[in-house]
Amino acid sequence: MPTRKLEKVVSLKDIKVACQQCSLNEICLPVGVDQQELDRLDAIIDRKRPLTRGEHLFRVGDPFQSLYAVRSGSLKTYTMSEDGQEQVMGFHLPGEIVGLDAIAGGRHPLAARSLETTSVCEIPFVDLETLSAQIPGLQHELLRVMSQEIRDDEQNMVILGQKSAEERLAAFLVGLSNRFRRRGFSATQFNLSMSRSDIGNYLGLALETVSRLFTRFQNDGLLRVDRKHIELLDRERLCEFSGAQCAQPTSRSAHPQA
Amino acid sequence: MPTRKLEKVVSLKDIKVACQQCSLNEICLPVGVDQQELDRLDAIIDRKRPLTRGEHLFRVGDPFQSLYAVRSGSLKTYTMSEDGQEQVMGFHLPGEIVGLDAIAGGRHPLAARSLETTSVCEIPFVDLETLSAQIPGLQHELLRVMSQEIRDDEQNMVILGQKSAEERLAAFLVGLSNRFRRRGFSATQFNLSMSRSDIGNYLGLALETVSRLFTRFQNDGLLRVDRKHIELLDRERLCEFSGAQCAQPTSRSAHPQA
DNA sequence: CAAATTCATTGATCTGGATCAACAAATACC
DNA sequence: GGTATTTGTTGATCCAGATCAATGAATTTG
Repeated sequence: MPTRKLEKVVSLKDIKVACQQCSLNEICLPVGVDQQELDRLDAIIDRKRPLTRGEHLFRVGDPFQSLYAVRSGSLKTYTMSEDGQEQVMGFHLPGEIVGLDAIAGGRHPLAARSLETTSVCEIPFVDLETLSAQIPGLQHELLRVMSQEIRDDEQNMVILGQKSAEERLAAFLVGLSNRFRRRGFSATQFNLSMSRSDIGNYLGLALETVSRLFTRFQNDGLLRVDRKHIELLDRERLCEFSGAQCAQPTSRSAHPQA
Repeated sequence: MPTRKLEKVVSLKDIKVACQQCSLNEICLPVGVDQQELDRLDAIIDRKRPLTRGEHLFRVGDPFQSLYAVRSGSLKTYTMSEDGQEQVMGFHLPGEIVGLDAIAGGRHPLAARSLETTSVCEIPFVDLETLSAQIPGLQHELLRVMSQEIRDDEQNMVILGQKSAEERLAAFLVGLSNRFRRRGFSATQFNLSMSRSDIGNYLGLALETVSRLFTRFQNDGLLRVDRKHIELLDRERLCEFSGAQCAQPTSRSAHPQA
């Protein structure tokens, strides 16, 4: 891979994928936006060269210019505490928006780094704001996405504040499963693009605990693990294990509420 | 206090406090909104009869109609897990907005209950949305507030996921102190309107642990506690204890970024 | 204003999960 | 293709903080 620096050359012509043909347009921003409006949104969005594994999309303190929508692959967001201790804040799958936490401060409070080859859409925020004022559906959608993020973070606070190690990992896996399903992937079989250490860090557990729990869940017949690959054998029971409201229907429902 | 039930009578005439004369207008929504626009915002806002201690502003599952801005007093938001176990999600002080997590689902995922006599402004969301599309500054402000909430929730996730009991409580107190200061109250002396149990629940600690830590902090000369009343004697050191970035200036800075 | 209830403090004990440690399996690197 | 490095698994030990328990304020209630 010698052609690493040719960003603009690649992005402008070759990757001419518009929002309307993007398989994520049901999940990403443009819900409730009509064709013509979609074109206008599309026009402000920049599709960048894919990130290779480990590459940063942005770093802590970078000035906030744009939101990013994951098109394929995955990202993790994280900070370092004073002592250089990494804290993983989230994982981001296709159709999810990254950077919403930077609007208030004008700088990214977290870094975002790709966990595998990952492509994103860059959405310049000033343009998005302008467009939002003109397209009511878009404004509403933006508010909805932000509200959902707040909601999700609250859920995570419950998990971190009250749940046992077992419940945390179960909830994490069920959550991932739901997110995969929503975007048309298998809900019972997927790859973990993040390491055990990332999972542990995210869940507030030691990586050894995560590893032990995977083994235990496997012995209990709840799932099968092989390295990065996960197969959920008993999603039902895993849900119960997570001690949470898992009344997620099997079909793709838009936005289930608590 | 015999006149408890006269909601409408009181709210319409007597409590005619407009946004522009509200002491919170620098903190609450209307930053970057000019006088005329403020009048329009003011027009949609409903000032309700104060809530007495323990009263609910809304409950889990209530249809989402409005956001609420706390004018005086304080609220806690919480859910119940399956087993009837309460989970405190947050405390809300004057100038803070409640209900942002309900936009996405159309229903309140949390209940909000007053911790003391508390008055709020009700902001009907459809009106706010309409107005936001017309007043760019307001739209931006709304997005900023939501972004800040996401940011704050992320901070809380770090606290719950990685910090020791001592660090959690220290961070909590410093955080409260900062919030009080921002709205013109003393940063070193304030009342905790919530119980030890609420604090513990919120921080993912047993209430006994919270109590012990208060005693310890007091013995260490960090603060003085008397029942609900707190006096921070060594804010500096408490900051360090919290193991967090506490470079909060003493002056009122608008929106410090990490 | 006395009884009941809630809330806070402090002590004693127990345990889930962290930490330390050693090794195995993948993957990257030269 | 062989060495180095990262990543994952498993075992042994330890401790921060939960839980259990008892007592003492405050606050509420009738």
